[in-house]
Amino acid sequence: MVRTPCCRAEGLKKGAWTQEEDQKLIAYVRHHGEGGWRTLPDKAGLKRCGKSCRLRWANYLRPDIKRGEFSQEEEASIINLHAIHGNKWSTIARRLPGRTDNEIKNHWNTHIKKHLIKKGIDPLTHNSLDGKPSNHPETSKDKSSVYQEEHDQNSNNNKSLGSSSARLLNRVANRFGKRIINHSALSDIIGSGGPFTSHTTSTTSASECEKSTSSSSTPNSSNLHMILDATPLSSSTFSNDTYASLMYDKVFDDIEDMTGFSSRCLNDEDFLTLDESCSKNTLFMRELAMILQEDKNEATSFSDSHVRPINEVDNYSFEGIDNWFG
DNA sequence: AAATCGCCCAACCGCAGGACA
DNA sequence: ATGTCCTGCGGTTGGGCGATT
Repeated sequence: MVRTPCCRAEGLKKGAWTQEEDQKLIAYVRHHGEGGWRTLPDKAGLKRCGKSCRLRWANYLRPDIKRGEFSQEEEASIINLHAIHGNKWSTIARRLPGRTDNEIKNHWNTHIKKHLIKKGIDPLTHNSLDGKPSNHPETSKDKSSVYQEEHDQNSNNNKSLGSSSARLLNRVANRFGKRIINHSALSDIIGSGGPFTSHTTSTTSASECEKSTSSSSTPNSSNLHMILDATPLSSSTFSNDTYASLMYDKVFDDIEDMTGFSSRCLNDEDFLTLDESCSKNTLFMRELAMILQEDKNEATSFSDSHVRPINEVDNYSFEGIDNWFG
């Protein structure tokens, strides 16, 4: 079998597209739909490589493409998403409706990158160029106030027992079941009973966590929720402060700093995998926080006493969860 | 007015990987 | 198991254009 070239080398046009070519391409795609790019040029009467046609359509002619300046919200999202995914432009583009990977890539390289450097932020690592971690206002909170908030939060949790860990778990599993995440860490988080469900088997505060020497102690999800909740997904302004706030990329560090559930709460192996998971799955952690928030909201309006919290189920093991993510 | 420079962005290139025969 | 097709992706290029000299 001899592989035919992707496009004929002879007679193919390159460079800028003319209006006439655009019209031909639009007409063809409207009539036949997307796909079959290899044969499209011949059928559509275009002297272009199929690849070129696909690119022209995807980056310019597609009807759902949003043209014009990037809004501040869009730029903030790009920065956030870049901190999570790096140069995965297509991944970033999927989160920004109407924007193409190419457009985002260009905008990053020509505008945002320079802007970040000007602000003293390394666009690669999202840390300060002087080597210091970026200064997220929320992460610089005084620890004691954080712990006070945590205490208050726990008090509230105990008042809203209507929230079901089982339901929460199902929702998390449904949303993240196909993703590569640290299922052990997730089991730990959920295993603590959900942020708004009291439980007796897990540590419930940083101080208790510190006291514990057991490797089976679990992180306190109330703490986690509070931290993630304080991390903005986007910013409506573009001041220096909010720039700094956008530059959060060390979720795990924050969790460690503010809750103290790090190595004191986990054995070495769990600690390493959680660390890795947090740094690789910041998006997941944020979305988990959103689920937890939704769970909290539901708890106030939905009483489901017929569903038993997971931690109250006799002989419950997290094998089921682990299977989901395994 | 002409030459040069620098920026921007559409388009190209090469590669990877899944689907399929 | 192997090779091709097809598509998607990230990095790079080069032409257009405004600003500057």
